[in-house]
Amino acid sequence: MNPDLPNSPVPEPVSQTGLTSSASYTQSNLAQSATQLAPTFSPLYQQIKALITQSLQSGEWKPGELIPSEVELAVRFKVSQGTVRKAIDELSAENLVVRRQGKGTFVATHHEARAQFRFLRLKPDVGIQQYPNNRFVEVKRIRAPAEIAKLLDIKVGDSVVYIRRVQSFDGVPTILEDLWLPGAIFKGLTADLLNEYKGPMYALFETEFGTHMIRASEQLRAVAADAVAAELLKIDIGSPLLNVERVSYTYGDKPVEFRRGLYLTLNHHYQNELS
Amino acid sequence: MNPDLPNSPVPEPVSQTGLTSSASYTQSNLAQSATQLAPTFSPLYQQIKALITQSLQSGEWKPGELIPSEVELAVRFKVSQGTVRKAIDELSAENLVVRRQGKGTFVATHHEARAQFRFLRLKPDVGIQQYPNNRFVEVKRIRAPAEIAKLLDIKVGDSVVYIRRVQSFDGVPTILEDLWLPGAIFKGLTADLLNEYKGPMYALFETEFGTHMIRASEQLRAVAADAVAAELLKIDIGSPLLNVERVSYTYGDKPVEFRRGLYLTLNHHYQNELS
DNA sequence: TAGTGGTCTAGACCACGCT
DNA sequence: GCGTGGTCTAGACCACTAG
Repeated sequence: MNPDLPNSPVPEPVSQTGLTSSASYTQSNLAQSATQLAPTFSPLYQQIKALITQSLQSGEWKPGELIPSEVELAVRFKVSQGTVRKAIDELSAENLVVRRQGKGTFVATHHEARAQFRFLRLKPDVGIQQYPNNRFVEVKRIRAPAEIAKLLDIKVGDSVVYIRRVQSFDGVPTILEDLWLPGAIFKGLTADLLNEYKGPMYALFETEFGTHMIRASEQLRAVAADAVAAELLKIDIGSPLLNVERVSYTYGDKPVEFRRGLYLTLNHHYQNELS
Repeated sequence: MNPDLPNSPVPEPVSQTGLTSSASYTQSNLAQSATQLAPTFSPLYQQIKALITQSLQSGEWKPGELIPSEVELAVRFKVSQGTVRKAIDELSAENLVVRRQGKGTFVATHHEARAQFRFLRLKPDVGIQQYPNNRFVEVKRIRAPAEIAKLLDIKVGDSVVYIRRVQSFDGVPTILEDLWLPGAIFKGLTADLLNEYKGPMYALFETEFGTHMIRASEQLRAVAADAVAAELLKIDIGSPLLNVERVSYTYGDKPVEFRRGLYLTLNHHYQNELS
Protein backbone atom coordinates (compact mmCIF):
# COMPACT_ATOMS: atom_id res chain seq x y z
CA MET A 1 0.00 0.00 0.00
CA ASN A 2 2.74 2.36 0.93
CA PRO A 3 5.82 0.86 -0.61
CA ASP A 4 7.75 4.06 -0.15
CA LEU A 5 7.29 4.66 3.52
CA PRO A 6 10.66 4.42 5.14
CA ASN A 7 9.67 3.83 8.71
CA SER A 8 5.99 3.49 9.18
CA PRO A 9 4.65 0.21 10.53
CA VAL A 10 3.42 -1.02 7.22
CA PRO A 11 3.89 -4.64 6.28
CA GLU A 12 6.38 -4.05 3.51
CA PRO A 13 9.98 -4.22 4.70
CA VAL A 14 12.06 -1.12 4.40
CA SER A 15 14.29 -2.07 1.53
CA GLN A 16 15.05 0.95 -0.59
CA THR A 17 17.74 3.47 -0.17
CA GLY A 18 19.64 4.57 2.88
CA LEU A 19 16.97 6.88 4.14
CA THR A 20 17.26 5.19 7.46
CA SER A 21 18.63 8.24 9.18
CA SER A 22 15.11 9.38 9.79
CA ALA A 23 13.95 5.87 10.27
CA SER A 24 13.60 5.73 14.01
CA TYR A 25 11.07 8.45 14.34
CA THR A 26 8.18 9.80 12.54
CA GLN A 27 6.41 10.29 9.56
CA SER A 28 4.72 9.12 6.52
CA ASN A 29 4.45 11.10 3.34
CA LEU A 30 1.42 12.82 4.79
CA ALA A 31 3.26 15.09 7.13
CA GLN A 32 5.81 16.24 4.66
CA SER A 33 3.83 19.32 3.80
CA ALA A 34 4.22 20.53 7.34
CA THR A 35 7.71 21.07 8.59
CA GLN A 36 8.46 18.14 10.76
CA LEU A 37 10.74 18.12 13.75
CA ALA A 38 12.21 14.99 15.19
CA PRO A 39 10.54 14.03 18.46
CA THR A 40 6.95 14.74 17.48
CA PHE A 41 5.49 11.37 16.77
CA SER A 42 1.92 11.40 15.60
CA PRO A 43 0.06 8.26 14.64
CA LEU A 44 -1.08 8.03 11.06
CA TYR A 45 -4.74 8.06 12.00
CA GLN A 46 -4.21 11.32 13.88
CA GLN A 47 -2.73 12.85 10.77
CA ILE A 48 -5.67 11.61 8.74
CA LYS A 49 -8.01 13.04 11.34
CA ALA A 50 -6.28 16.41 11.05
CA LEU A 51 -6.60 16.33 7.28
CA ILE A 52 -10.30 15.53 7.45
CA THR A 53 -10.78 18.28 10.03
CA GLN A 54 -9.09 20.69 7.62
CA SER A 55 -11.56 19.76 4.93
CA LEU A 56 -14.40 20.38 7.35
CA GLN A 57 -12.93 23.72 8.35
CA SER A 58 -12.31 24.80 4.79
CA GLY A 59 -15.88 24.06 3.87
CA GLU A 60 -15.07 21.33 1.38
CA TRP A 61 -17.85 19.37 3.08
CA LYS A 62 -20.56 21.50 4.67
CA PRO A 63 -22.80 20.72 7.66
CA GLY A 64 -25.36 18.11 6.76
CA GLU A 65 -23.47 16.93 3.71
CA LEU A 66 -22.17 13.45 3.00
CA ILE A 67 -18.42 13.07 3.13
CA PRO A 68 -16.54 10.55 0.97
CA SER A 69 -16.75 6.92 2.02
CA GLU A 70 -14.04 5.32 4.11
CA VAL A 71 -12.76 3.46 1.08
CA GLU A 72 -12.53 6.64 -0.98
CA LEU A 73 -10.70 8.46 1.77
CA ALA A 74 -8.34 5.53 2.20
CA VAL A 75 -7.45 5.74 -1.47
CA ARG A 76 -7.08 9.50 -1.34
CA PHE A 77 -4.77 9.43 1.65
CA LYS A 78 -3.02 6.22 0.62
CA VAL A 79 -3.69 4.42 3.86
CA SER A 80 -5.82 1.44 4.77
CA GLN A 81 -9.53 1.69 5.43
CA GLY A 82 -8.92 0.73 9.04
CA THR A 83 -6.78 3.78 9.58
CA VAL A 84 -9.40 6.07 8.08
CA ARG A 85 -11.97 4.34 10.24
CA LYS A 86 -10.08 5.08 13.41
CA ALA A 87 -9.74 8.74 12.43
CA ILE A 88 -13.46 9.01 11.74
CA ASP A 89 -14.23 7.14 14.96
CA GLU A 90 -12.66 9.96 16.92
CA LEU A 91 -14.33 12.67 14.87
CA SER A 92 -17.62 10.92 15.48
CA ALA A 93 -16.94 10.74 19.22
CA GLU A 94 -16.31 14.49 19.19
CA ASN A 95 -19.59 15.08 17.34
CA LEU A 96 -17.90 16.60 14.33
CA VAL A 97 -19.42 13.98 12.05
CA VAL A 98 -22.29 11.53 12.29
CA ARG A 99 -22.10 7.99 10.96
CA ARG A 100 -25.13 6.28 9.51
CA GLN A 101 -24.78 2.63 8.73
CA GLY A 102 -25.68 1.85 5.17
CA LYS A 103 -25.75 5.52 4.19
CA GLY A 104 -22.41 7.08 4.95
CA THR A 105 -20.78 9.67 7.17
CA PHE A 106 -22.25 13.16 7.38
CA VAL A 107 -20.97 16.46 8.66
CA ALA A 108 -22.66 17.26 11.95
CA THR A 109 -25.22 20.04 11.89
CA HIS A 110 -27.26 21.91 14.47
CA HIS A 111 -30.31 21.56 12.24
CA GLU A 112 -31.05 17.93 12.96
CA ALA A 113 -33.41 17.03 15.78
CA ARG A 114 -30.91 15.16 17.85
CA ALA A 115 -28.72 18.26 18.13
CA GLN A 116 -31.45 20.67 19.21
CA PHE A 117 -30.62 20.52 22.89
CA ARG A 118 -26.98 19.58 22.61
CA PHE A 119 -25.80 22.74 24.36
CA LEU A 120 -28.86 23.47 26.48
CA ARG A 121 -28.56 21.64 29.76
CA LEU A 122 -31.56 23.23 31.43
CA LYS A 123 -34.28 20.61 31.80
CA PRO A 124 -37.77 20.87 33.29
CA ASP A 125 -38.15 19.15 36.67
CA VAL A 126 -41.18 17.32 35.28
CA GLY A 127 -42.16 16.50 31.73
CA ILE A 128 -40.07 16.50 28.61
CA GLN A 129 -37.81 19.19 27.27
CA GLN A 130 -39.56 21.75 25.08
CA TYR A 131 -38.03 24.27 22.75
CA PRO A 132 -38.36 27.72 24.33
CA ASN A 133 -40.02 30.82 22.94
CA ASN A 134 -37.53 33.56 22.09
CA ARG A 135 -38.02 37.28 22.64
CA PHE A 136 -35.22 39.52 21.52
CA VAL A 137 -34.96 42.54 23.78
CA GLU A 138 -32.02 44.19 22.12
CA VAL A 139 -29.72 43.66 19.15
CA LYS A 140 -26.98 46.17 18.41
CA ARG A 141 -23.38 46.64 17.42
CA ILE A 142 -20.90 47.89 19.96
CA ARG A 143 -17.17 48.21 20.48
CA ALA A 144 -15.71 45.24 22.26
CA PRO A 145 -14.89 45.95 25.91
CA ALA A 146 -11.65 44.48 27.22
CA GLU A 147 -13.30 41.49 28.89
CA ILE A 148 -15.24 40.47 25.79
CA ALA A 149 -12.32 41.06 23.46
CA LYS A 150 -10.15 38.79 25.50
CA LEU A 151 -12.68 35.97 25.56
CA LEU A 152 -13.34 36.20 21.81
CA ASP A 153 -9.67 36.61 20.99
CA ILE A 154 -10.22 39.89 19.16
CA LYS A 155 -8.96 43.43 19.69
CA VAL A 156 -10.47 45.84 22.18
CA GLY A 157 -12.74 48.18 20.28
CA ASP A 158 -13.43 45.73 17.45
CA SER A 159 -17.04 45.52 16.38
CA VAL A 160 -19.16 42.98 18.21
CA VAL A 161 -22.83 42.11 17.94
CA TYR A 162 -24.59 42.35 21.27
CA ILE A 163 -27.86 40.51 21.80
CA ARG A 164 -30.18 40.35 24.76
CA ARG A 165 -32.99 37.87 24.76
CA VAL A 166 -35.54 36.30 27.09
CA GLN A 167 -36.52 32.67 26.66
CA SER A 168 -39.79 31.34 27.99
CA PHE A 169 -41.11 27.85 28.62
CA ASP A 170 -44.89 27.54 28.55
CA GLY A 171 -45.10 31.30 28.67
CA VAL A 172 -42.93 31.57 31.77
CA PRO A 173 -39.82 33.73 31.34
CA THR A 174 -36.98 31.48 32.45
CA ILE A 175 -33.74 32.54 30.79
CA LEU A 176 -32.29 36.01 30.38
CA GLU A 177 -29.30 35.89 28.15
CA ASP A 178 -26.71 38.36 26.85
CA LEU A 179 -24.60 37.36 23.87
CA TRP A 180 -21.53 38.82 22.24
CA LEU A 181 -20.43 37.79 18.75
CA PRO A 182 -17.50 38.96 16.60
CA GLY A 183 -18.84 41.58 14.19
CA ALA A 184 -16.45 40.49 11.48
CA ILE A 185 -18.08 37.10 11.24
CA PHE A 186 -21.71 37.96 11.91
CA LYS A 187 -22.07 40.79 9.43
CA GLY A 188 -25.71 40.79 8.44
CA LEU A 189 -27.10 39.76 11.80
CA THR A 190 -30.18 41.82 12.66
CA ALA A 191 -33.11 41.65 15.03
CA ASP A 192 -35.40 40.90 12.08
CA LEU A 193 -33.31 37.94 11.04
CA LEU A 194 -33.37 36.58 14.57
CA ASN A 195 -37.09 37.09 14.92
CA GLU A 196 -37.92 35.46 11.62
CA TYR A 197 -35.91 32.38 12.39
CA LYS A 198 -37.51 29.60 14.33
CA GLY A 199 -35.20 27.07 15.87
CA PRO A 200 -31.81 26.96 17.53
CA MET A 201 -29.64 30.01 17.14
CA TYR A 202 -26.67 27.82 16.30
CA ALA A 203 -28.56 26.44 13.31
CA LEU A 204 -29.06 29.96 12.05
CA PHE A 205 -25.39 30.79 12.60
CA GLU A 206 -24.50 27.75 10.58
CA THR A 207 -26.76 28.54 7.64
CA GLU A 208 -26.41 32.29 7.48
CA PHE A 209 -22.86 32.85 8.61
CA GLY A 210 -21.11 29.56 7.88
CA THR A 211 -20.07 29.22 11.49
CA HIS A 212 -20.56 25.82 13.04
CA MET A 213 -20.15 25.48 16.83
CA ILE A 214 -18.32 22.33 17.79
CA ARG A 215 -17.84 22.68 21.52
CA ALA A 216 -18.33 25.04 24.43
CA SER A 217 -17.02 25.66 27.92
CA GLU A 218 -19.36 26.77 30.69
CA GLN A 219 -18.84 28.24 34.13
CA LEU A 220 -21.73 28.22 36.58
CA ARG A 221 -22.43 30.33 39.63
CA ALA A 222 -25.33 31.24 41.87
CA VAL A 223 -26.11 34.95 41.85
CA ALA A 224 -28.84 37.29 43.06
CA ALA A 225 -31.17 38.93 40.56
CA ASP A 226 -30.54 42.62 39.99
CA ALA A 227 -33.27 45.11 39.07
CA VAL A 228 -33.01 44.49 35.34
CA ALA A 229 -33.07 40.73 35.58
CA ALA A 230 -35.90 40.87 38.10
CA GLU A 231 -38.04 42.91 35.76
CA LEU A 232 -37.39 40.86 32.65
CA LEU A 233 -37.90 37.54 34.41
CA LYS A 234 -40.78 38.87 36.50
CA ILE A 235 -39.22 37.89 39.81
CA ASP A 236 -38.15 39.69 42.95
CA ILE A 237 -34.87 41.50 43.20
CA GLY A 238 -32.39 39.29 45.01
CA SER A 239 -33.93 36.03 43.85
CA PRO A 240 -31.28 33.36 43.31
CA LEU A 241 -30.44 32.75 39.67
CA LEU A 242 -28.11 30.31 38.00
CA ASN A 243 -25.47 32.33 36.17
CA VAL A 244 -24.10 30.40 33.18
CA GLU A 245 -21.22 31.89 31.23
CA ARG A 246 -20.27 30.16 28.03
CA VAL A 247 -17.57 30.46 25.41
CA SER A 248 -18.34 28.56 22.21
CA TYR A 249 -15.77 27.43 19.69
CA THR A 250 -15.84 26.62 16.01
CA TYR A 251 -13.33 24.58 13.98
CA GLY A 252 -9.76 25.10 15.04
CA ASP A 253 -10.86 25.87 18.58
CA LYS A 254 -11.55 29.43 17.59
CA PRO A 255 -13.85 31.24 20.08
CA VAL A 256 -16.78 32.82 18.26
CA GLU A 257 -19.36 33.47 20.94
CA PHE A 258 -19.58 34.53 24.54
CA ARG A 259 -22.84 34.47 26.40
CA ARG A 260 -24.03 35.00 29.92
CA GLY A 261 -27.31 33.37 30.83
CA LEU A 262 -29.37 33.83 33.98
CA TYR A 263 -31.49 30.75 34.54
CA LEU A 264 -34.52 30.69 36.78
CA THR A 265 -34.33 27.29 38.46
CA LEU A 266 -37.63 27.06 40.28
CA ASN A 267 -39.10 24.50 37.91
CA HIS A 268 -35.98 23.66 35.95
CA HIS A 269 -32.51 22.35 36.70
CA TYR A 270 -29.16 22.14 34.99
CA GLN A 271 -28.45 18.51 34.22
CA ASN A 272 -24.95 17.11 34.12
CA GLU A 273 -23.58 13.61 33.80
CA LEU A 274 -20.23 12.78 35.39
CA SER A 275 -18.13 9.85 34.34
CA MET B 1 -8.71 -18.56 10.20
CA ASN B 2 -12.36 -19.28 9.94
CA PRO B 3 -12.80 -20.12 6.33
CA ASP B 4 -16.01 -21.99 6.93
CA LEU B 5 -18.20 -19.57 8.80
CA PRO B 6 -21.41 -19.05 6.96
CA ASN B 7 -22.99 -16.23 8.89
CA SER B 8 -21.64 -15.93 12.38
CA PRO B 9 -18.74 -13.72 13.47
CA VAL B 10 -17.84 -16.22 16.17
CA PRO B 11 -14.68 -18.19 15.48
CA GLU B 12 -15.54 -21.69 16.56
CA PRO B 13 -18.93 -23.03 15.65
CA VAL B 14 -20.67 -24.33 18.73
CA SER B 15 -20.39 -28.04 18.03
CA GLN B 16 -17.40 -29.78 19.54
CA THR B 17 -17.45 -32.52 22.06
CA GLY B 18 -20.30 -33.02 24.40
CA LEU B 19 -18.06 -32.80 27.43
CA THR B 20 -17.65 -29.11 27.14
CA SER B 21 -20.72 -28.18 29.07
CA SER B 22 -18.62 -26.56 31.71
CA ALA B 23 -15.90 -25.29 29.49
CA SER B 24 -18.41 -23.80 27.18
CA TYR B 25 -19.95 -21.59 29.79
CA THR B 26 -18.50 -18.44 28.40
CA GLN B 27 -18.24 -19.94 25.00
CA SER B 28 -21.86 -20.90 24.73
CA ASN B 29 -22.86 -17.52 25.99
CA LEU B 30 -20.98 -15.95 23.19
CA ALA B 31 -22.03 -18.34 20.51
CA GLN B 32 -25.63 -18.32 21.51
CA SER B 33 -26.02 -14.58 21.63
CA ALA B 34 -24.26 -14.15 18.37
CA THR B 35 -26.31 -16.87 16.77
CA GLN B 36 -29.74 -15.53 17.55
CA LEU B 37 -29.50 -12.84 14.97
CA ALA B 38 -33.17 -12.21 14.73
CA PRO B 39 -34.29 -10.43 17.89
CA THR B 40 -31.19 -9.06 19.56
CA PHE B 41 -27.88 -8.83 17.84
CA SER B 42 -25.00 -7.97 20.09
CA PRO B 43 -21.48 -7.63 18.71
CA LEU B 44 -18.89 -9.99 20.11
CA TYR B 45 -16.85 -7.19 21.63
CA GLN B 46 -19.91 -6.02 23.54
CA GLN B 47 -20.30 -9.48 25.00
CA ILE B 48 -16.63 -9.53 25.92
CA LYS B 49 -17.05 -6.11 27.49
CA ALA B 50 -19.96 -7.42 29.54
CA LEU B 51 -17.90 -10.39 30.69
CA ILE B 52 -15.02 -8.16 31.74
CA THR B 53 -17.44 -5.87 33.54
CA GLN B 54 -18.79 -8.88 35.40
CA SER B 55 -15.30 -9.73 36.58
CA LEU B 56 -14.85 -6.17 37.77
CA GLN B 57 -18.19 -6.25 39.56
CA SER B 58 -17.51 -9.62 41.17
CA GLY B 59 -14.20 -8.40 42.50
CA GLU B 60 -12.08 -10.84 40.54
CA TRP B 61 -9.91 -7.82 39.75
CA LYS B 62 -9.99 -5.09 42.37
CA PRO B 63 -9.43 -1.34 41.96
CA GLY B 64 -5.79 -0.58 41.28
CA GLU B 65 -4.98 -4.13 40.24
CA LEU B 66 -3.61 -5.30 36.92
CA ILE B 67 -6.04 -7.23 34.78
CA PRO B 68 -4.90 -9.97 32.39
CA SER B 69 -3.25 -8.86 29.19
CA GLU B 70 -5.21 -8.56 25.99
CA VAL B 71 -3.62 -11.73 24.68
CA GLU B 72 -4.56 -13.68 27.79
CA LEU B 73 -8.13 -12.45 27.67
CA ALA B 74 -8.31 -13.27 23.99
CA VAL B 75 -7.32 -16.85 24.79
CA ARG B 76 -9.71 -17.07 27.70
CA PHE B 77 -12.67 -15.84 25.69
CA LYS B 78 -11.58 -17.55 22.48
CA VAL B 79 -11.68 -14.42 20.39
CA SER B 80 -9.01 -12.41 18.66
CA GLN B 81 -6.93 -9.83 20.46
CA GLY B 82 -8.52 -7.11 18.35
CA THR B 83 -11.94 -7.95 19.71
CA VAL B 84 -10.69 -7.82 23.29
CA ARG B 85 -9.00 -4.54 22.46
CA LYS B 86 -12.22 -2.98 21.29
CA ALA B 87 -13.99 -4.09 24.44
CA ILE B 88 -11.28 -2.63 26.64
CA ASP B 89 -11.26 0.52 24.54
CA GLU B 90 -14.83 1.21 25.59
CA LEU B 91 -14.21 0.33 29.21
CA SER B 92 -11.29 2.71 29.16
CA ALA B 93 -13.42 5.45 27.63
CA GLU B 94 -15.92 4.94 30.45
CA ASN B 95 -13.14 5.20 33.03
CA LEU B 96 -13.69 1.68 34.33
CA VAL B 97 -10.11 0.71 33.52
CA VAL B 98 -6.91 2.59 32.79
CA ARG B 99 -4.46 1.51 30.13
CA ARG B 100 -0.75 2.04 30.56
CA GLN B 101 1.41 1.34 27.56
CA GLY B 102 4.17 -1.08 28.36
CA LYS B 103 2.65 -2.03 31.71
CA GLY B 104 -0.84 -3.30 31.19
CA THR B 105 -4.45 -2.46 31.94
CA PHE B 106 -5.49 -1.58 35.50
CA VAL B 107 -8.81 -1.36 37.26
CA ALA B 108 -9.65 2.31 37.81
CA THR B 109 -9.40 3.55 41.37
CA HIS B 110 -10.23 6.77 43.16
CA HIS B 111 -6.88 6.59 44.92
CA GLU B 112 -4.73 7.72 42.04
CA ALA B 113 -3.91 11.39 41.62
CA ARG B 114 -5.62 11.81 38.29
CA ALA B 115 -8.95 10.74 39.76
CA GLN B 116 -8.90 13.06 42.76
CA PHE B 117 -11.11 15.70 41.19
CA ARG B 118 -12.99 13.49 38.79
CA PHE B 119 -16.36 14.23 40.36
CA LEU B 120 -15.65 17.66 41.84
CA ARG B 121 -16.38 20.28 39.24
CA LEU B 122 -15.95 23.28 41.54
CA LYS B 123 -12.81 25.16 40.53
CA PRO B 124 -11.24 28.30 41.97
CA ASP B 125 -11.63 31.39 39.79
CA VAL B 126 -7.88 31.94 40.04
CA GLY B 127 -5.10 29.51 40.81
CA ILE B 128 -5.07 25.76 40.67
CA GLN B 129 -7.46 23.31 42.24
CA GLN B 130 -6.65 22.35 45.83
CA TYR B 131 -7.99 19.48 47.84
CA PRO B 132 -10.38 20.88 50.46
CA ASN B 133 -10.25 20.51 54.21
CA ASN B 134 -13.07 18.35 55.56
CA ARG B 135 -15.02 18.98 58.75
CA PHE B 136 -17.67 16.43 59.63
CA VAL B 137 -20.54 18.09 61.41
CA GLU B 138 -22.70 15.05 61.84
CA VAL B 139 -22.64 11.33 61.16
CA LYS B 140 -25.57 9.15 62.15
CA ARG B 141 -27.85 6.35 61.12
CA ILE B 142 -31.43 7.08 60.26
CA ARG B 143 -34.46 5.47 58.67
CA ALA B 144 -34.67 6.25 54.97
CA PRO B 145 -37.33 8.84 54.15
CA ALA B 146 -39.37 8.23 51.04
CA GLU B 147 -37.41 10.61 48.87
CA ILE B 148 -34.04 9.11 49.80
CA ALA B 149 -35.29 5.55 49.55
CA LYS B 150 -36.50 6.16 46.05
CA LEU B 151 -33.22 7.67 44.89
CA LEU B 152 -31.14 4.87 46.43
CA ASP B 153 -33.51 2.18 45.26
CA ILE B 154 -34.08 0.83 48.78
CA LYS B 155 -37.14 0.49 50.97
CA VAL B 156 -38.59 3.31 53.01
CA GLY B 157 -37.40 2.87 56.58
CA ASP B 158 -34.27 0.97 55.65
CA SER B 159 -31.15 2.05 57.48
CA VAL B 160 -29.14 4.82 55.84
CA VAL B 161 -26.00 6.62 56.92
CA TYR B 162 -26.49 10.36 57.04
CA ILE B 163 -23.45 12.63 56.90
CA ARG B 164 -23.13 16.38 57.06
CA ARG B 165 -19.81 18.00 56.31
CA VAL B 166 -18.29 21.38 55.55
CA GLN B 167 -15.44 21.67 53.08
CA SER B 168 -13.06 24.61 53.15
CA PHE B 169 -10.55 25.97 50.68
CA ASP B 170 -7.72 27.97 52.23
CA GLY B 171 -9.69 28.06 55.43
CA VAL B 172 -12.79 29.49 53.78
CA PRO B 173 -15.92 27.36 54.24
CA THR B 174 -17.18 26.82 50.71
CA ILE B 175 -19.23 23.63 50.53
CA LEU B 176 -21.94 22.39 52.86
CA GLU B 177 -22.90 18.88 51.95
CA ASP B 178 -25.44 16.32 53.15
CA LEU B 179 -24.96 12.70 52.15
CA TRP B 180 -27.11 9.61 52.38
CA LEU B 181 -25.67 6.11 51.96
CA PRO B 182 -27.33 2.70 52.14
CA GLY B 183 -26.70 1.33 55.63
CA ALA B 184 -26.50 -2.23 54.36
CA ILE B 185 -23.40 -1.43 52.35
CA PHE B 186 -21.67 1.09 54.61
CA LYS B 187 -21.82 -0.88 57.82
CA GLY B 188 -18.82 0.27 59.84
CA LEU B 189 -18.89 3.88 58.69
CA THR B 190 -18.28 6.20 61.64
CA ALA B 191 -17.26 9.79 62.24
CA ASP B 192 -13.89 8.58 63.49
CA LEU B 193 -13.22 6.65 60.33
CA LEU B 194 -14.10 9.68 58.23
CA ASN B 195 -11.96 11.99 60.32
CA GLU B 196 -8.94 9.74 60.27
CA TYR B 197 -9.00 9.36 56.54
CA LYS B 198 -7.28 11.97 54.44
CA GLY B 199 -8.23 12.08 50.80
CA PRO B 200 -11.28 11.64 48.64
CA MET B 201 -14.27 10.03 50.26
CA TYR B 202 -14.72 7.78 47.26
CA ALA B 203 -11.26 6.35 47.83
CA LEU B 204 -12.27 5.46 51.37
CA PHE B 205 -15.50 3.90 50.17
CA GLU B 206 -13.50 1.80 47.76
CA THR B 207 -11.00 0.56 50.32
CA GLU B 208 -13.23 0.11 53.33
CA PHE B 209 -16.51 -0.91 51.79
CA GLY B 210 -15.56 -2.36 48.42
CA THR B 211 -17.79 0.10 46.65
CA HIS B 212 -16.33 1.78 43.61
CA MET B 213 -18.21 4.72 42.08
CA ILE B 214 -18.20 4.65 38.32
CA ARG B 215 -20.49 7.50 37.35
CA ALA B 216 -22.81 10.12 38.74
CA SER B 217 -25.70 12.31 37.68
CA GLU B 218 -25.99 15.88 38.94
CA GLN B 219 -28.78 18.43 38.98
CA LEU B 220 -27.92 22.06 39.64
CA ARG B 221 -30.02 24.93 40.92
CA ALA B 222 -29.56 28.37 42.43
CA VAL B 223 -31.04 28.68 45.92
CA ALA B 224 -30.99 31.11 48.83
CA ALA B 225 -29.10 30.22 51.99
CA ASP B 226 -31.27 29.29 54.93
CA ALA B 227 -30.31 29.92 58.55
CA VAL B 228 -28.39 26.68 58.95
CA ALA B 229 -26.42 27.02 55.74
CA ALA B 230 -25.72 30.66 56.51
CA GLU B 231 -24.24 29.81 59.87
CA LEU B 232 -22.11 26.90 58.71
CA LEU B 233 -20.77 28.76 55.68
CA LYS B 234 -20.50 32.04 57.57
CA ILE B 235 -22.59 33.99 55.11
CA ASP B 236 -25.79 36.01 55.24
CA ILE B 237 -29.17 34.37 55.14
CA GLY B 238 -30.53 34.60 51.63
CA SER B 239 -27.15 34.58 49.95
CA PRO B 240 -27.27 32.79 46.63
CA LEU B 241 -25.81 29.26 46.70
CA LEU B 242 -25.31 26.67 44.01
CA ASN B 243 -27.38 23.63 44.95
CA VAL B 244 -25.88 20.44 43.53
CA GLU B 245 -27.76 17.18 43.95
CA ARG B 246 -25.96 14.03 42.94
CA VAL B 247 -26.77 10.37 42.64
CA SER B 248 -23.69 8.16 42.30
CA TYR B 249 -23.66 4.68 40.83
CA THR B 250 -21.42 1.65 41.20
CA TYR B 251 -21.08 -1.34 38.89
CA GLY B 252 -24.33 -2.42 37.35
CA ASP B 253 -25.67 1.13 37.51
CA LYS B 254 -26.69 0.56 41.10
CA PRO B 255 -27.26 3.83 43.01
CA VAL B 256 -25.25 3.87 46.23
CA GLU B 257 -25.08 7.50 47.24
CA PHE B 258 -27.20 10.60 47.23
CA ARG B 259 -25.78 13.94 48.22
CA ARG B 260 -26.89 17.53 48.24
CA GLY B 261 -24.15 20.13 48.18
CA LEU B 262 -24.46 23.87 48.66
CA TYR B 263 -21.57 25.60 46.92
CA LEU B 264 -20.50 29.13 47.70
CA THR B 265 -19.56 30.55 44.30
CA LEU B 266 -18.00 33.88 45.15
CA ASN B 267 -14.48 32.77 44.37
CA HIS B 268 -15.27 29.45 42.73
CA HIS B 269 -17.31 28.24 39.80
CA TYR B 270 -18.72 24.98 38.51
CA GLN B 271 -16.85 24.07 35.36
CA ASN B 272 -18.47 22.12 32.56
CA GLU B 273 -17.37 21.21 29.08
CA LEU B 274 -19.98 20.75 26.37
CA SER B 275 -19.33 18.81 23.22
C1' DT C 1 -28.05 -5.69 -6.18
C1' DA C 2 -24.66 -2.36 -4.94
C1' DG C 3 -22.60 0.52 -1.62
C1' DT C 4 -21.79 2.01 3.08
C1' DG C 5 -20.53 1.56 7.72
C1' DG C 6 -19.83 -2.29 11.44
C1' DT C 7 -17.53 -6.40 13.13
C1' DC C 8 -13.92 -9.82 13.34
C1' DT C 9 -9.65 -11.95 12.44
C1' DA C 10 -4.56 -12.48 11.72
C1' DG C 11 -0.19 -10.83 11.61
C1' DA C 12 3.30 -7.29 11.55
C1' DC C 13 5.91 -3.70 13.70
C1' DC C 14 6.36 0.44 17.02
C1' DA C 15 6.65 2.78 21.64
C1' DC C 16 7.07 2.01 26.31
C1' DG C 17 8.41 0.10 30.93
C1' DC C 18 10.84 -3.02 33.30
C1' DT C 19 14.52 -6.34 34.37
C1' DG D 1 15.36 -8.73 26.06
C1' DC D 2 10.77 -9.38 26.80
C1' DG D 3 6.01 -8.37 27.56
C1' DT D 4 2.55 -4.84 27.31
C1' DG D 5 -0.45 -1.78 24.97
C1' DG D 6 -0.58 1.11 20.39
C1' DT D 7 -0.69 1.41 15.39
C1' DC D 8 -1.35 -0.29 10.74
C1' DT D 9 -2.59 -3.32 7.21
C1' DA D 10 -5.36 -6.79 4.57
C1' DG D 11 -9.23 -9.31 3.80
C1' DA D 12 -13.52 -11.46 5.05
C1' DC D 13 -18.29 -11.25 6.22
C1' DC D 14 -22.50 -8.91 8.48
C1' DA D 15 -26.13 -5.25 8.90
C1' DC D 16 -28.38 -1.52 6.95
C1' DT D 17 -30.10 1.58 3.14
C1' DA D 18 -31.64 2.58 -1.22
C1' DG D 19 -32.46 2.14 -6.18
